[in-house]
Amino acid sequence: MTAKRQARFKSLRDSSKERIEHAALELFAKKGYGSTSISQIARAAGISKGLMYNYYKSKEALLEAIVQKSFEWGKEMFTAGVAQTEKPEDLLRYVVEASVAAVLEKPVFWKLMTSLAFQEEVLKAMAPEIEKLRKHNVALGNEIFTALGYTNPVEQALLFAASIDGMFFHYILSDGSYPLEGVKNLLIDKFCHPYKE
Amino acid sequence: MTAKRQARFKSLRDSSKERIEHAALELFAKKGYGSTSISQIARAAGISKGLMYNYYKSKEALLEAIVQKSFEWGKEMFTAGVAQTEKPEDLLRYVVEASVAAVLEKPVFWKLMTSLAFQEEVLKAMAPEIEKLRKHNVALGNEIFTALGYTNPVEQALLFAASIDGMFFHYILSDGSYPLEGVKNLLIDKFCHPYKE
Amino acid sequence: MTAKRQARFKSLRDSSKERIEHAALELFAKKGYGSTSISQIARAAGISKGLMYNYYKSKEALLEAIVQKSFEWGKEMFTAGVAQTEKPEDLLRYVVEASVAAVLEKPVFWKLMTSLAFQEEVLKAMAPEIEKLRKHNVALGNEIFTALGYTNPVEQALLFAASIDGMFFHYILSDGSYPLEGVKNLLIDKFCHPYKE
Amino acid sequence: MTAKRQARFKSLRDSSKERIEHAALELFAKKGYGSTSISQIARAAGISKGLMYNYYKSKEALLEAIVQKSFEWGKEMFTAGVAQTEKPEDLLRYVVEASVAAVLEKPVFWKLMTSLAFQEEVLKAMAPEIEKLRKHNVALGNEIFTALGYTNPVEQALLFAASIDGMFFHYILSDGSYPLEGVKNLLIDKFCHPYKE
DNA sequence: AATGAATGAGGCTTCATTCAT
DNA sequence: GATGAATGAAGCCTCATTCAT
Repeated sequence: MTAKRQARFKSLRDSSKERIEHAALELFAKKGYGSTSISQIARAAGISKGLMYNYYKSKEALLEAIVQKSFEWGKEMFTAGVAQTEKPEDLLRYVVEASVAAVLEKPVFWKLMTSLAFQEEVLKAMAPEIEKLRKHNVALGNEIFTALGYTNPVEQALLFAASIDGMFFHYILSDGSYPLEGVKNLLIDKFCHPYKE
Repeated sequence: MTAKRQARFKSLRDSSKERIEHAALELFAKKGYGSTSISQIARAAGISKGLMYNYYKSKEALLEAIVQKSFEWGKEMFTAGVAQTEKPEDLLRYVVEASVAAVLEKPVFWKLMTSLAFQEEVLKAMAPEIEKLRKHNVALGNEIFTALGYTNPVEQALLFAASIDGMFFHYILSDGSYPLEGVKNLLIDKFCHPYKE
Repeated sequence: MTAKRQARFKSLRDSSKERIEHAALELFAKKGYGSTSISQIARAAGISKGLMYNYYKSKEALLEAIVQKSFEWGKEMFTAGVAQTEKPEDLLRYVVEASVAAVLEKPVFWKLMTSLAFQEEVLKAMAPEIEKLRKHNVALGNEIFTALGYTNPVEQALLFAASIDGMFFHYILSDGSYPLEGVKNLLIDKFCHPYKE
Repeated sequence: MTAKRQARFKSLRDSSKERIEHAALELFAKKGYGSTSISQIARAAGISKGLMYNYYKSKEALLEAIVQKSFEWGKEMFTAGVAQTEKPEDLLRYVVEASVAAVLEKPVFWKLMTSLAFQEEVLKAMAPEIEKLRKHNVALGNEIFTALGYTNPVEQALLFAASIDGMFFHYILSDGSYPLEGVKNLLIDKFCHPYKE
């Protein structure tokens, strides 16, 4: 059964569709959506230029599919843990750890998502979903920092989110030399043990 | 007579250049460098397509000029205050306040600079200068947090920088609803008054 | 199956390439390389503007391909006869006859090659090959006229070459009324039967 | 008086108009008419781009003026001698010597004229005059070679003209190493002293 | 006479997309 | 599924030309 499943998995991984998405993700993240051509993607994926249009209506549809998948994947990485965790300190810690784990596993996703945030024109189709996720996160942050006894949970949540994103931002652009572990621990500390004036 | 004529030409040039740079900055920041066309810039600047090439060798040269200017401007906003400030708490506070002031004054600059960080291909010409600035900032951060008596100045400096950038990141993408003031104050607090376990 | 498909593609390619090269040759020769636009070539070849770039990297690459082919073709027309001919009179005669045959068969080639000689900027890529051929011809001329017993073989060879090229020059520019046959015979006579003072 | 005339001459030589024509001639000859831009001419002439249009209606009008002048100049160099010379041998010799003198004095003129011969589109305006000159030359050649007692004066004249043009052709393209003097003498010999079988 | 800013058509080239096979 | 030839719109850039001064 496992062999079968692996076979299916492998055929999925090696299918043309997967190779297209993989190549596109890499290139979009590296050079930007607008500066990546279908030819380049096809060459990187080892397929013909026309084949992409068997799977996606257009270049933008391809991008959307990739972003959608990365969203699903991101959600999966969180839901499990968030549901199981009760204590706010643990939840906060979990959010950080899970984010870090996600970024470490697929930094390219994160890079692409961030770079897309700067392209107003692109991805208007997904804007609602993104907005929804953002609101959800703000609410979650609020909850956590209220539970932690802060008097300014909104600001705490916003700075918390900013610190995480900023940390990833620097990590992604740093060519491997960033001490992510150390910064992450400091971040957890800073928000878990407030000095409570 | 010639002087008069030259003055006239200069003012013509300056006005056109300004309009071109202004339009380009807005569009590059809004839609990304690669997705902004010369036609669009010309239309937004109210000039003909060809005129840009009287002032800049190429689209990329235009970008470089803009980035260069924004750099100069950014440096100016900092140098004065940094030199005058002595106490580390004040310096840290100054860095935050000056950054916030800069971002509030010209958010588009910041947006452009950040979005360019995600376009490896573009702007290789300026990479050295950027790297230099980055190193300078890391060193400054180290200095400040050492002076503040932290045992882990490197992580503090990195998280500090990450928090600032992340805050701006969220602010820039937030369409005006971001409580920058509150988050800024919290940020200063968090790094100025360490809980010193 | 794949072989069949590939054969079909190849014939498609070949047909398009041929039409492009044919049209380009005609136009380059008629109006000059610099004054011929890709649009004109595409129109004359009955293809779209973009298609040329499936086959040639640039306008200049197209020119180079054409020149290269004409070179190969020219060489072929000579090598056979030169190798077989022994007596210097016959060789000289052969050179003239073969040149005339070549020019009569593809006058456009000759016109293009000559016009390119006046465009220093263009075709620097092929300069070495051209120089090589020139030197070869000078040496051959020297040989022939030495064998013919002339005391001034260098000048004879140079004037011989000049006469041939000049004759073609006038022929090409003459709109069909040039008595090439008569001039050719006179040329052979003049250089074969020296008056030997 | 001489001083005055020289001053006038100098001012003519240095006038903007002269400088424009000079620069244009050089550039047209070197890079071809189609590949020379008004900007380049203005830069080479040390004047502003617009000034050319004070003197010439268009780029093509400038070319025409240059060609016209070179024509006048060429005619002047011939008429005097042709009228004075009686004996056909001397006339033939004179034609060669005068041509060589002309080419040696202003090789650029010759280069330009020749290169223009390959641009059908350009200079249609001057075509009639060129044709007239050509016919005149053919007639003159005919006369000379008839007078010299040749039975085939037409072919002699055509080959004679071809040899001259071919010689110049090679000379112009040879970067200074061409033994023009020797070839010229041989040419005169070849056509003056026929072997008369 | 002279300048150079400004224009817009047109040149070369790239690219998303289509389609016959 | 898959190919790659073919298209044409659009991109960047150059250039002859105009015009206010």
